[in-house]
Amino acid sequence: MQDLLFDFISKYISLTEEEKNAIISLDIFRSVKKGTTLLKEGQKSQDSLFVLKGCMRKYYIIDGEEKTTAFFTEMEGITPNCVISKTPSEYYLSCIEDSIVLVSDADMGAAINSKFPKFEIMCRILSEELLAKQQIDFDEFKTSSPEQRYLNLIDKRPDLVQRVPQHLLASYLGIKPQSLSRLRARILEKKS
Amino acid sequence: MQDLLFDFISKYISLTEEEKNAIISLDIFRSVKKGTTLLKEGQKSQDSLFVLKGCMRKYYIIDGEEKTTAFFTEMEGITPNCVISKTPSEYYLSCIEDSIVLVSDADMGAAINSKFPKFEIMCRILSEELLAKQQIDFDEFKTSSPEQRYLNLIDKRPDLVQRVPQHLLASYLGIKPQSLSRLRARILEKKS
DNA sequence: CCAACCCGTTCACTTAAGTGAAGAAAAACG
DNA sequence: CGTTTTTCTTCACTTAAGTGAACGGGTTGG
Repeated sequence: MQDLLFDFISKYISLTEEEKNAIISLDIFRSVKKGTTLLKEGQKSQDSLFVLKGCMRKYYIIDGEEKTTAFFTEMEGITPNCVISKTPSEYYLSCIEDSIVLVSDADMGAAINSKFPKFEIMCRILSEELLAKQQIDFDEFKTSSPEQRYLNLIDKRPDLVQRVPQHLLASYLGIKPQSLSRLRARILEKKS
Repeated sequence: MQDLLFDFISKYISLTEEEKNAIISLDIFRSVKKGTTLLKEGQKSQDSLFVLKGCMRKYYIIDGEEKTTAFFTEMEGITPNCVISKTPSEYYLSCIEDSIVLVSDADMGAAINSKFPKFEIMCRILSEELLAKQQIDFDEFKTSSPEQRYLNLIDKRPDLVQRVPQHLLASYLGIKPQSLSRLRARILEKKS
């Protein structure tokens, strides 16, 4: 399991055995059961997450309705906004598959960064990558219809379409489960 | 006009007179006429922009139709994705008001950063701020209807509603001008 | 084994956005 | 100043998403 992490890190920086051991000794691997809510609206959290295996969902509750805005799967990191701004969270994070995640609070992050400056570099690269990706995703979302967004999802994240329940996918696409059902039927019809 | 820039910078770092002069001597202020297209699809650009006065629009052309995804006004910076990824641009940037912008290419940025390390710090803070803001904006967009997005715009960016033509606003909200017109009429009706 | 629940789908109906056309008001321009 | 173009609105009609209800197929758990 740790190898997954080190393989990922090695794409950005190279670690010595000593550094790897230091990370392992932090004991930050957590296994999380499906259905667990890791962060609630109004809650203040210090923890950043990194998904090693499984799937997390980010959602808001607006007018009593869940609105999913993101899924996080293998090798994706989550730094909740409330960690940065130190304000209560506006959204929820919950685990939708039995998962293994890496949890680190702000102090721990600072400790690692000061001990291994390399980490700071990796974090900067990751956040630059994230910013660029985020901008593209945002523009894609803005410029497409629910149907196009669904087709796009099949293309770019086929794994999500398989592993995530339809009603959560619908919520993510910004429509109701019934509409997603219809939309899928429409697409099938077009193909034939 | 330069004071606008220095006032902005002073919110993040403090500059000596010497540093200010160094910046002025770069001669990076450009005045841009309304209607000018600063970046076209397919074009490779090295230039980052910063709006001192006026308004820029970012849009894609999809199926022959303009899809606006962002407006940039006073004190907002634009680092086109193509500058970072060094790939041809997928979108257009055009000027919708007579404007004054600050233009700097990659070399110039590197030169400033190495001469004044402070700048690097400011850039990091700015991109962190941008990433956080972007995430919130994205979630807001995903979780709201065109009508809510319009009401939100009135609330958060009343200046845009005033200065930007309706059909561009509509494009930005993801709907047709006719729909925005109807939507506005609907809102007025509700108020009374 | 059956009841309860969750999930996806379908249906009928409502509401909002898309489309195409047309007209009026305002701005731009020679 | 008048003409042209742009911009905004309105209308009638189409299409897609929202809503509420209902059904069947799968779990899950008592």
